[in-house]
Amino acid sequence: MPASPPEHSGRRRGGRRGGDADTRGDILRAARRQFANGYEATTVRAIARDAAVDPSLIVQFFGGKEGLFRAILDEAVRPHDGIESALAEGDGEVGARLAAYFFGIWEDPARREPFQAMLVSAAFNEAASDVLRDFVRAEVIARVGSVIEGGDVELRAELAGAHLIGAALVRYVYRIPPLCDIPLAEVVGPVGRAIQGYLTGTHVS
Amino acid sequence: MPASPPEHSGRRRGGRRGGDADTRGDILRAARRQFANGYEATTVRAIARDAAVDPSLIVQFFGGKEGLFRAILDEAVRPHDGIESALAEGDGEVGARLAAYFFGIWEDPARREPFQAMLVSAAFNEAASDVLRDFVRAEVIARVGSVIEGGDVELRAELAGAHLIGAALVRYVYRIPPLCDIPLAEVVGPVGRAIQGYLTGTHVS
DNA sequence: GGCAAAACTCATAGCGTGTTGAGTTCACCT
DNA sequence: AGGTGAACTCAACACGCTATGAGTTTTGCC
Repeated sequence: MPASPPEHSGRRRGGRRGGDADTRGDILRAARRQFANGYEATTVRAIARDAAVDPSLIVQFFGGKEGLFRAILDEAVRPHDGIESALAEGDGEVGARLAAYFFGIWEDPARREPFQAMLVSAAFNEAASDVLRDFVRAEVIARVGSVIEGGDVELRAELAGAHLIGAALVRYVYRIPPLCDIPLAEVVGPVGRAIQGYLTGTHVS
Repeated sequence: MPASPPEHSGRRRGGRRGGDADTRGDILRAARRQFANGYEATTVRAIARDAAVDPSLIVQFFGGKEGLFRAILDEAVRPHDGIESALAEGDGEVGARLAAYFFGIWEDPARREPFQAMLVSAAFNEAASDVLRDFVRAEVIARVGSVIEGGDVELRAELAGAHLIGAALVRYVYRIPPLCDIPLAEVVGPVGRAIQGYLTGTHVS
């Protein structure tokens, strides 16, 4: 007869998990955390350890390290409707609303991590930089560019996005004071005003 | 008798190189290129291959992968006197002069690479992020902050730096159009004006 | 010329990686 | 109740990594 279910034991001997285990979700959550350090720096074994799962299960679910990575990138990139409403509504300046929406993402770890994974990995990983490029074009340049007036709308929208990215990196990833220490409102104010200059400026060159 | 010097052969059998070989410099140049992809993504073997050298020589010269990496970071961080003169001289706006100096670094591969290595690796490598933090504090916040007036000088100087970093990443690392395609002057103009707002604004919050 | 030290390569140790295949346990459907 | 397939673990393979130590060739100095 097989060993009776070792309910008190920390180790399982293989086989399907009982109950409502959301193992796939556990893996995704762990991967999100780990991949925030970049693709190459992350190991499948570390993700598996973090999710309390065998490494080979990751292969079975996602087809391997790269498949799991792409799943995380998809999380970061799925439609950001907040941009739409930040552009549409009318209290205060557009720049401040966009900045508030963007930094709001970074304040929540679960939403920050896939984003950070994309930014960090896009520096050298081809898949990640493709995803980032498409994201900036579709979500930032196209949407923001379509609501501002004047010439060079694409360039101005992109420069605003570049500023947001730089400020987020300094505050949340590089963690350089004083920017990383002050409350969110004190960041949104000046940054919102700066990108407002890009969005309402009539010319750039 | 030992094998006669195989001058025509592609392979050497060991031993010191003849002539004025700058092997140490070759290694540093190769490392600069490779480390621009991040610390973890770079292998000692790839650097050695790039420099046409045996991996163990890198260990002998620099003590290992990390020692070589620190040498590259030191390159990026050594005093940037261009900032001083950009702040001091007086034709045009300070913002534009700072932007021109900063982007000038990124236009030259040899000066960009250690910089890029620092930025990319600082996202997860403790050593690199320490170096970056010190660099921003000493070269940007302290120097720029000391010549501008009003309140919150440190924060405003840092936000200007954050914008420069973001724009450089989008243009030179992520390579997202249209910012990555237009000539330098058309970047320096608008970005210079934007950071000028930070540097001359009297208050931020 | 002779000799110590520096420069350089080779072989390999020791380890961690991503992935595979087989085996075990559970949930669902009829 | 029984069977099919999904979920899950275990052991191990093949590979690439950093680093070590010994051996070979050249330089610079006396």
